[in-house]
Amino acid sequence: MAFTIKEASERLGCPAHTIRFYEKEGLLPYIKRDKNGNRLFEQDHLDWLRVMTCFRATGMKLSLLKEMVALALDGDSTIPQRKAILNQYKEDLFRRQNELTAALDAVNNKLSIYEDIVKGKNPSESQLLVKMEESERQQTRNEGLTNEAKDFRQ
Amino acid sequence: MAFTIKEASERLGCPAHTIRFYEKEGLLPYIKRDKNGNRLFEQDHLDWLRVMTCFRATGMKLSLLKEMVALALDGDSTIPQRKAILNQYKEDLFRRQNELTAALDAVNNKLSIYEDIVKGKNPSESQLLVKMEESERQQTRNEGLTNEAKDFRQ
DNA sequence: TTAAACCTTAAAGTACACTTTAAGGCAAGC
DNA sequence: GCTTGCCTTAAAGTGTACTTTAAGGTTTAA
Repeated sequence: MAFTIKEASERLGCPAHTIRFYEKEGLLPYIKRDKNGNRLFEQDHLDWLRVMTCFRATGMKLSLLKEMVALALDGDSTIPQRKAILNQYKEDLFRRQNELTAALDAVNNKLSIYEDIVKGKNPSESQLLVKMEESERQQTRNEGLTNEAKDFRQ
Repeated sequence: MAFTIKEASERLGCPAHTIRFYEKEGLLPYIKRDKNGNRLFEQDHLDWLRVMTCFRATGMKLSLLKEMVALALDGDSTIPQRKAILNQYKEDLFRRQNELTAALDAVNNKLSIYEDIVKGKNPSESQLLVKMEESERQQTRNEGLTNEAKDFRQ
């Protein structure tokens, strides 16, 4: 059983134009056509498209996906290279996880500073961005400016 | 105490050109100059640059950072808007975490398929990409082609 | 039979975030 | 004095991944 590009697009939540673009780039080999030249997608193609979408969403470049397809088309002997690519990509994913954790920490910190300001508390000197936040608040006041705040005003 | 752009660049691991670009875009307000027109970065600027770098690395757009700066410059009354932006960004970060987890699953699955192939095992039908992997392997053989594999060959 | 709704291709356009280039000024060391 | 290495600006260029446009062919329902 085969799917039209519209069905593939709907199943994957990916624009048909993008799927055509991927095929043109060689990322989707062995796609047959019907008598009118329309693409016929097998389940295998949908599976591979889903993997590509998943990898793309997490930062894998098209050029690397191309490399993997080219290697796969070259047969089992290229499995070591493909493993190397995936293991390096895995390192990338771990790095991204750390970046996300750091960003979440920074966001939560900033949110808690906002809470403190709203509650009228004095934010701790050691917190990231506190001075800038202070400066922001001082700008709207006409008295009680610190030197640091003045630094920011000019 | 103030830093030159070179010192800021070294401390942040961020090209001086990029820092200038950020300032031009209005992301770094209140930067003073020395008598020769060279930028003088305060610790506050480095802190804010570090936060921007952290947010950028996890997908926040410059336009959103610009919006946050503009709001901050407008005083405490904009804290609700800034909180809303950060809370939405937080949702974004959670979504990205899920995407990373899914990608890691897919990578590990593919790696285990490679292991199976190398060990000569038959991969399970239900695994993602198995058919494509099978097809890849079948292509290099001259006999024992399945219909599915033939589908991929033409 | 004619309009709607799909499909095709190739090529140009867009968005984003830098990155590089060009042209030149200032200051310290030889 | 002159080279080296930093700094400045404005503007053009780059890379990536689509996305849109233009021009047209086919099928289906009214």
